[in-house]
Amino acid sequence: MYTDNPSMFSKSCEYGLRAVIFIAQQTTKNNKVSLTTVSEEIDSPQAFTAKVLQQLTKNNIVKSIKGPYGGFVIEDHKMDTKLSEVVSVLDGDSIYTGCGLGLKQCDAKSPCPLHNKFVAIRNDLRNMLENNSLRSLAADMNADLAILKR
Amino acid sequence: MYTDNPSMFSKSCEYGLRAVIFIAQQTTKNNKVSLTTVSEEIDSPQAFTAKVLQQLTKNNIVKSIKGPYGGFVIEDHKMDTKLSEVVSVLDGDSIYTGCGLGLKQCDAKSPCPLHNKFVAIRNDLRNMLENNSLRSLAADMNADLAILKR
DNA sequence: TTTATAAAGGATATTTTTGTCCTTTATAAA
DNA sequence: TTTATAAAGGACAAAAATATCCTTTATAAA
Repeated sequence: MYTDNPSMFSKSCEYGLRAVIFIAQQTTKNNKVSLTTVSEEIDSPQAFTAKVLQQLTKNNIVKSIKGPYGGFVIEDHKMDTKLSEVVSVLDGDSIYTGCGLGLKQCDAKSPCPLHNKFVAIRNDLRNMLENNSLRSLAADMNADLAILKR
Repeated sequence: MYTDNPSMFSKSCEYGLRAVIFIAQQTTKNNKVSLTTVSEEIDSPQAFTAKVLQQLTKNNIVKSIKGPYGGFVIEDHKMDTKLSEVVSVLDGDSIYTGCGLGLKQCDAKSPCPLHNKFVAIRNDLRNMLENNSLRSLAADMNADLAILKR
């Protein structure tokens, strides 16, 4: 019925989050990083990660520089980007807005059997993604409070 | 990048949850329900729903009766089945156990940047699925506190 | 200005999930 | 015992997600 992970986020989103957090951390050290470095350091498929970074570049979350000595950086004012914005670009917002049982119409007025029980979970998730910025996570990494590889 | 819903559960699991809740509610009214009825009432693809119900039958969550006047029921002692058991059969338990960023190894000792922030959300989700049984949800439906269609 | 480098973009391939169709098996009722 | 009915099961199809490859574009440095 299932092969591995019906996870919270899609693979695109997982790679995207890992990538921006890594790039953010490197940016705090004034390092510009290439696609090759990113995919090695976050252990993700390179060409696929390129596509994800293209999306994030188009949406002005990361900045890309072409040519020799090029790579990816996150500009200082973009370090305040919330995780929710990254997720929104890559997975949309159905994690917050969608019905847990997949009903098209499901709200407080005509709720599915799980609607009210999902409210707290969804709010927790939203708050978590809105209260964590690339800057704060990069700081956690720099303080060795977290790792991205493995 | 995405077409519709990176939802909490797979489609199989959404249909499965809707189906067992519906069957549970009908069981409280002493109704045995056919696949056709189930898929009509929960608005799901019939043949696909059949496969999902087969899984749940194999795992002894629903009881199926073949032949004329056959259909699906949930035996009384199975009405205390927790949603977590249904989810476990259809999607596995990676929603609880897996890393939010998709890392293979991620735990309190070497946490990804989101690990600790995910703990609360995951626990909420687990508690919700463990504290709701088919019996309690069927009761909600009978009390018109919830609907499954649309 | 040429060259080398690195991201962008387009086309295509693979895998997984979702979905259908048809035959087989079990069983209740005539 | 025959017949009709409904689930089980196997094979297959379509769609979506994941992943790769190759060409084009931009650019920094020689």
